[in-house]
Amino acid sequence: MARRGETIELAVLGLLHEGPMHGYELRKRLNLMLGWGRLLSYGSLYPALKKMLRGSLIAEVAPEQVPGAVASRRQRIVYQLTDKGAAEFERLMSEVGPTAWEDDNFDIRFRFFSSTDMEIRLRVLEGRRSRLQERLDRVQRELAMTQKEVDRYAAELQRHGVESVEREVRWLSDLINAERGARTDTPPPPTSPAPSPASND
Amino acid sequence: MARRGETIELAVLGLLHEGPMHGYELRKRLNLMLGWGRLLSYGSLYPALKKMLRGSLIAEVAPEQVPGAVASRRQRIVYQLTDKGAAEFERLMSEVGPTAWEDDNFDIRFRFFSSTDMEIRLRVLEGRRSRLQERLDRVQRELAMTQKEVDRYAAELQRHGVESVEREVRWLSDLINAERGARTDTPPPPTSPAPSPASND
DNA sequence: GTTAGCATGTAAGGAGTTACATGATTTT
DNA sequence: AAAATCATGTAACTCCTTACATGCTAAC
Repeated sequence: MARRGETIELAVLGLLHEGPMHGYELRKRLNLMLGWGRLLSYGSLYPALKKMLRGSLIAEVAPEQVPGAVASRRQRIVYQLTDKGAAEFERLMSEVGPTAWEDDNFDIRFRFFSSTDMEIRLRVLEGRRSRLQERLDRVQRELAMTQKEVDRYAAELQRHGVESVEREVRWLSDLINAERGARTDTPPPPTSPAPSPASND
Repeated sequence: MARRGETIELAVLGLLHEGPMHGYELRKRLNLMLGWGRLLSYGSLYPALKKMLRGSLIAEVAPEQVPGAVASRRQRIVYQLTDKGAAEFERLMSEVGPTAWEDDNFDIRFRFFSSTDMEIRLRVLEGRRSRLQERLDRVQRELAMTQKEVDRYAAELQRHGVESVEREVRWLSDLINAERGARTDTPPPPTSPAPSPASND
């Protein structure tokens, strides 16, 4: 079961999947990516890179291997994906399940959706959507019980929260429709014997 | 400087400020409040309560102190705010500064806005707004530099993210205007302590 | 030549989750 | 009588942040 820590790992894998990069640059990209919340600190990134190095998911690029670069400014460590790392990336991206549609994880998955095939994309989008729907239901249900004398600001916060989640649900629905629309363009599925019902909850 | 840990503490102080409550109930309310993300576990709440007990911010309500309650079902521990806890709550709520408009903290502050006066509210709302505005600027700036070949899904994620934040900025602006509108109703003297808080509806 | 930004790291510690452990009360 | 849910707690662990520490390079 994927821990939360795999969030950074998956993001690094994904970025390096697009090309070699050094730590500092990774951090900047990562902050842009998941940076809507907090910033990622060096204290998280570098140890994570070391760990991935130990696991042979990534490897240092030898300085000579990067031609065209000016021979000076030598002190940054450029990383690239190993075959094992690439395989791990594919594996993680193909995982459908709760870990794929939790708040943080979902954004990362989505960012690298191009690296997965449509069936996975659809399942992740749908999983995310029902996750949010559940939340709305739960809040609505609990709100019905607790609602006595509601504070003005508390009510406004609730309203805004619900509205935001509803907005996100609509966004997901649009994306799902777009994917489904694209699916009908493709030739009829050759051998699809209706896979497991995927009891997503 | 307020650590992140004060998030739970402030929330508990705020809830108990509205009336005595036992731990289990606190957890439910807390999850509804900040539960848009993850759920708060017992492993966080109970130790936090213990810590607050030690700090005399809260105290156990003696069972006899709650008349009207059925004498049975005795095992839950009801907490109430002490004078010290109430003072601490006021102090935290009056704090203007970064801690007040960080993601998690802001929601809590807002939830208990009724317990503060308008000048504080305005400053927190404005602080929050410029925080978000900064983020938008930063993203826009960095996007201008990095933008070469943008991945389709990466671009969509960015777009949606920007739109959400812009939406939040508008929400804040509306709230700020509402507060300012209410302010013009009160007599002009700015140098008076103005101990009469507007009715909390 | 000195400030600012690039670039990499480590150590200590905080905050919170998971899993465990227990028992009472209410509902079916 | 069993199952669900209420209710409280502890221990181990993970993840991450803060603060510290270092040195190179570019700009002013």
